[in-house]
Amino acid sequence: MGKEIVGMDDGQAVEIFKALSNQTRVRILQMLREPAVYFSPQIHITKEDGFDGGVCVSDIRSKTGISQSTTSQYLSILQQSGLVEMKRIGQWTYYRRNEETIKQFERYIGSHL
Amino acid sequence: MGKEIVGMDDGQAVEIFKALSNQTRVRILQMLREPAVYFSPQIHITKEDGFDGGVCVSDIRSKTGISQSTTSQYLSILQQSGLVEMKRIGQWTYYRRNEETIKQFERYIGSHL
DNA sequence: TTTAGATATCGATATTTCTCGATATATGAA
DNA sequence: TTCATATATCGAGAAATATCGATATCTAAA
Repeated sequence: MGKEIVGMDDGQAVEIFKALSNQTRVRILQMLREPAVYFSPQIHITKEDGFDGGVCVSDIRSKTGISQSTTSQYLSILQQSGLVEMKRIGQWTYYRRNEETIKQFERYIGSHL
Repeated sequence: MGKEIVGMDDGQAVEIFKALSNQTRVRILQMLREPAVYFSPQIHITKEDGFDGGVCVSDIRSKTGISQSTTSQYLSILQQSGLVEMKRIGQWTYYRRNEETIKQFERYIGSHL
């Protein structure tokens, strides 16, 4: 059961399963697919930041109904699993999907599950 | 975010993520892909039972290194999530993959994640 | 019907996760 | 520097999960 073609091993996949074993975290990942639909424009991000699609923590919080600290921790869990990436810009931290990891995860599901 | 084409909603997907957020349970599902490779022949299953690919609990246990009770519970978790189906035949309970659910789950990942 | 084997369930303890409010840290503005 | 805002981290209690051994149940065989 090699990981060569998939780019992901069982251990990382299990970490992703854990990250997704919570409805709110799944919902966050889904909303980040279409930031323009679910969030107001991130006016402090510029083209030069190179972080298109990123959404700040407080905007995510306002859509989830959970506390600020929980939102921060959920995003950290998603990030540690590799599903999202983050960038601090000024006083905001932006999160966006890591499509590369998500693709690898899809391939893992398709070929190793 | 309709489930019409996918056949699976967010709630069921989260239950599957929970079931898979454990290395041993993932491993069981993987081994059940190729029963002939990972298990000895299930000599008590006949063609008429209509449960090809099923493996009995004790054979699964002997490959996992966990206790009998934990094996039974893990299989129950996998079954309740829909990933496997079971059939009692005589004194044995056989488990095999539910490929239909797994396909739906793959489609969910591909289109809803 | 008694016995033996296969599996499920129960009860318990240890660990992990959930979720919050409080507090700390970082950054930009005044 | 001081203040305000954004985010992260800490500490805690409640709930859920992991995992076991012991016991119960179910089935086939004797």
